[in-house]
Amino acid sequence: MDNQEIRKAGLKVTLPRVKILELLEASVPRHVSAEDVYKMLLEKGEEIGLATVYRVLTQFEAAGLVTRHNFEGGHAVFELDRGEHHDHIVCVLCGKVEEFMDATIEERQKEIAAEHGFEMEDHSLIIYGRCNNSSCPGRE
Amino acid sequence: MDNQEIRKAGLKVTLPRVKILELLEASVPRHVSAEDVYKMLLEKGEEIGLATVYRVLTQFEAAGLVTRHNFEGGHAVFELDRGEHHDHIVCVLCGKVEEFMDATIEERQKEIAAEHGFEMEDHSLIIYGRCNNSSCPGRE
DNA sequence: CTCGTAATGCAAAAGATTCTCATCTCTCTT
DNA sequence: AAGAGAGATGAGAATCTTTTGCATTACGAG
Ligand SMILES: [Mn+2]
Ligand SMILES: [Mn+2]
Ligand SMILES: [Zn+2]
Ligand SMILES: [Zn+2]
Repeated sequence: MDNQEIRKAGLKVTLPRVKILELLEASVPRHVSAEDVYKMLLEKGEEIGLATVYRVLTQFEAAGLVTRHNFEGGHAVFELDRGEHHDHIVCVLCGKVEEFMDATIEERQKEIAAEHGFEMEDHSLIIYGRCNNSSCPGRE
Repeated sequence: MDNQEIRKAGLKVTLPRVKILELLEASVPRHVSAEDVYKMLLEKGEEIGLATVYRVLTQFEAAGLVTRHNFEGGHAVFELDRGEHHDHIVCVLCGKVEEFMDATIEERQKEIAAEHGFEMEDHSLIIYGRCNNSSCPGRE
């Protein structure tokens, strides 16, 4: 159960934390901003402050429960960590996000970092493009 | 001369634009924030407003004269466009930025976008790590 | 159940970027 | 060279996202 995840992170099991984790587990779409989480909670009737949402998401990130991404647009998005790393493709027209993992790219990145005398700690790869979804605006 | 670049972009050749472009051409480091540009101009005795710096950088970006990057940290950085695309490695300890271009990765990205039904428009690849610079803090 | 500490909510603060608007200044035209 | 008009600038207000301060509340160890 979620409570164990929270406890394991050294955090008290409080209602806001449980609700936020539950929401992320059931969230569609998977990638949501702090504001999104806040509004979704309001719609569910949970009165949780926006500041708390930001605080909890940051704590969950530090605990490895969620991952934060800086897509274009000025606000960060979060997603539940499922253990396996992946990168993203974002549609610049409709915002649709798809995920992928490419062993070749992952490997080259490590090599490149090493070639430059860096010890790779993390990386962010985002492909921006136009999707072929029929409901995507801008389809000519 | 710079004036042609500016004119070619359909912009009037004004003192702020010329000074900002000159500064970017001579800038060390190469990757600077709007605030950086503003302060560097002040130090040179140029009284150019911060709002103008933001406006001009955005216009230069639209004109393809500069490229904007969203490194971690909440503020965008700009660099003069030199015609050839490249990606970045950023040191999480000292902020040092190195550039690289890897044909294998570039190729795979296009393929991946296509596999997902996306027409790639752009991409952002940033490797975060710890550099081996002797002046980098955090060297243990 | 009781207490002490950690967590929460609200509002204020911060940091980055954009916008408003009155005032300038390029450019093009006489 | 002088004038007109569109476009650009500067200062500050406004936005937007995220963080903080602080008084109040709620976990959870004992
Ligand atoms: Mn994802
Ligand atoms: Mn660069
Ligand atoms: Zn789309
Ligand atoms: Zn470093």
